[in-house]
Amino acid sequence: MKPVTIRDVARHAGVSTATVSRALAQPEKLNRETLDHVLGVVAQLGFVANAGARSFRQQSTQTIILLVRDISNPFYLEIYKGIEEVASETGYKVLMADARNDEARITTYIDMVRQRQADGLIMMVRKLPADLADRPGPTPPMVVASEAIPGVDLPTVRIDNAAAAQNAVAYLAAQGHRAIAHIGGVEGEYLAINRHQGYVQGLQAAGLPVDPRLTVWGDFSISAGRRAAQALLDTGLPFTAILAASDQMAIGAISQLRSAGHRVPQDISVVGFDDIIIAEAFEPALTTVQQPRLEMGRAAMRLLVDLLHGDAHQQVLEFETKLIVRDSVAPAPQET
Amino acid sequence: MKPVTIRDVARHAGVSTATVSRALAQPEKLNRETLDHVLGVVAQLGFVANAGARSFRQQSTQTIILLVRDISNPFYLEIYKGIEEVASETGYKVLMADARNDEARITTYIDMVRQRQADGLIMMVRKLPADLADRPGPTPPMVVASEAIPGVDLPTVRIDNAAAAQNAVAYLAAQGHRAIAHIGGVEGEYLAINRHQGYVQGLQAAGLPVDPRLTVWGDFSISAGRRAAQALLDTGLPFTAILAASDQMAIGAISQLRSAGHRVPQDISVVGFDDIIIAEAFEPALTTVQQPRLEMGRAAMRLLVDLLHGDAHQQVLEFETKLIVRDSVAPAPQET
DNA sequence: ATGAAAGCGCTAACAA
DNA sequence: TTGTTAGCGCTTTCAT
Repeated sequence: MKPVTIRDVARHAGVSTATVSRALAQPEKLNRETLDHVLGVVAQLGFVANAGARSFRQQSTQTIILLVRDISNPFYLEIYKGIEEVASETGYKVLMADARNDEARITTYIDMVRQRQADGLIMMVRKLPADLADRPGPTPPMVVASEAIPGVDLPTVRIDNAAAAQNAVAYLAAQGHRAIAHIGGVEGEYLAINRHQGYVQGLQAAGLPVDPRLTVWGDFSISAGRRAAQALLDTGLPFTAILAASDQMAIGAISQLRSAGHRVPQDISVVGFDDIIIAEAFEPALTTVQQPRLEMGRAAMRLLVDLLHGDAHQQVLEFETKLIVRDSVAPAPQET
Repeated sequence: MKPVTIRDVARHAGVSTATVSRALAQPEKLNRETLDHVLGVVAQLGFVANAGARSFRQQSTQTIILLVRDISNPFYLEIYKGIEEVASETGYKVLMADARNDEARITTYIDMVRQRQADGLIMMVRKLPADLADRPGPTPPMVVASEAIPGVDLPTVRIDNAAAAQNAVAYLAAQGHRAIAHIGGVEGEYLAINRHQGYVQGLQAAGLPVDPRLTVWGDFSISAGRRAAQALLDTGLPFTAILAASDQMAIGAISQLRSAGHRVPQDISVVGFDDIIIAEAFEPALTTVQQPRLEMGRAAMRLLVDLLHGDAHQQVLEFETKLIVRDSVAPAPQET
């Protein structure tokens, strides 16, 4: 059974296709009777306008792509929700795509905008393909969320990662910890560097020594947290607290520490980063840096909508973080 | 700067638009020299074909929608990955959308297919809008994954929920548990009913009494697990084990049981369902029913591709589950 | 207020 | 092997 087209409706209603189109898009321009009649026929035939044809004609798809580093990280879900809220308020659809940390895949999705499959992108990836600027034509409308991509200057929504990390270290120091380790993000990346800087600043502010051997790098995943914790233990250096750059790594680290016979938080305290949903239910409930993810998602989508509407203001929005104190940090154990 | 069209390329290359089109889509049909020349011009001008126009013309978007019950459930992520794998092998893009258990939203996304914004859907929702069948026109290509939607007869990928639940109860019974509670899914839903049936059958098979007061219902979320555990405690009935219909509810329940002063698993054992990523890192590591989610995702996408290619075979694929034994179940405590 | 007609960018007959 | 041409379904001038 062939889909009903605008032409079928026009024929049935005895009007032109232009009138049908107006009935749907600009009803105020029609006679009351004509309008009612046409809408009646539309309902009767079950006509649904072909959005492909419309967006083709209008050169806009009303769809945007949320491109994330790794879709299996629950961190993104709340951000997606915020984006989706604003999107549906403003008539956009959201496509969530997985970059898998793969440059070719990122290019593919950017090209979807070039090909007019989507109108714009919200990027939550660590970097853009190097050849992006070389490509001819305008750069697709893009907003960066939660990350900062080196060398590009795009509207951005983020937190002050260094301040957040520094704040967390200050809290640990206040609990008497003097040997604090750090499990960072991917070595060399902006996000990882910033949090690490904050960690170092936090140590210095507390007058604590900075030992580079107490920093190990991961990739935000649970298994990376496990490996990192083991690497820290393998150094043989003493430490009583860990600041992890993600809750997932914090959870992996705790799991590994326990396997190795350490109690958390009695022997070793752990602070996470993100406050993902599981943080509160975990045992011990995770003390962690909370990011206002829903709000960040909403703000990112608003920036993108502005961009798409041509109200381009180069803008960086920085959100406040909050240290959520739960049960994964205890006062430093007495030295013996 | 206006986007480059196929006509610009044709003009520059001194060929027809048809030749350019062929150079991109069916290069083997062209002379070697012509092809090279055209591709050269394409590269030089930075031409990217307008996929909207193409899909409009070809009446296919090469995009499918994965519609899930609630995107914040990490259960779906692995399934998404499986779907995405097969999709990119077969040239499709995947759009993940959040139904939020809202019938209107489900309708919106189904209409995206009617409007030819997408070619088909993989549904992971509990039911379809009641008026779906009333709508004129063909029903959009759809595959159901992990759920079973009452009253519809679509290609489906699922597990034997009853058998899986029964198996889990058998394991608990073998550990000496005689009063086993159940935290189910959404009351009245197919998925919840099936797992509950399996739970009842498991009790009967082990010769244990079935007390309806020991079943409470949730919605798969962590907070539902908390509330459900509290509700079970509030009955005042004794029980030494819980079978939860999701890992998230199991985690919430454990968290609540502990707040109430019960040890897990020493006092009360808990079995989850799904084996989400966090299950292993949780303390205690969750004993849970594992679903082969990646494979299920791959199979669902394959079914949809067949459907879209017209190789429609009404098919139900049932996958094997496996009970993953970890640390959240202990032998039943001695009665005193 | 309504209709006629052009055309968005591309592909696929059909011709040459 | 390549070109010509007719649309895909819709919106939008420009007429009437």
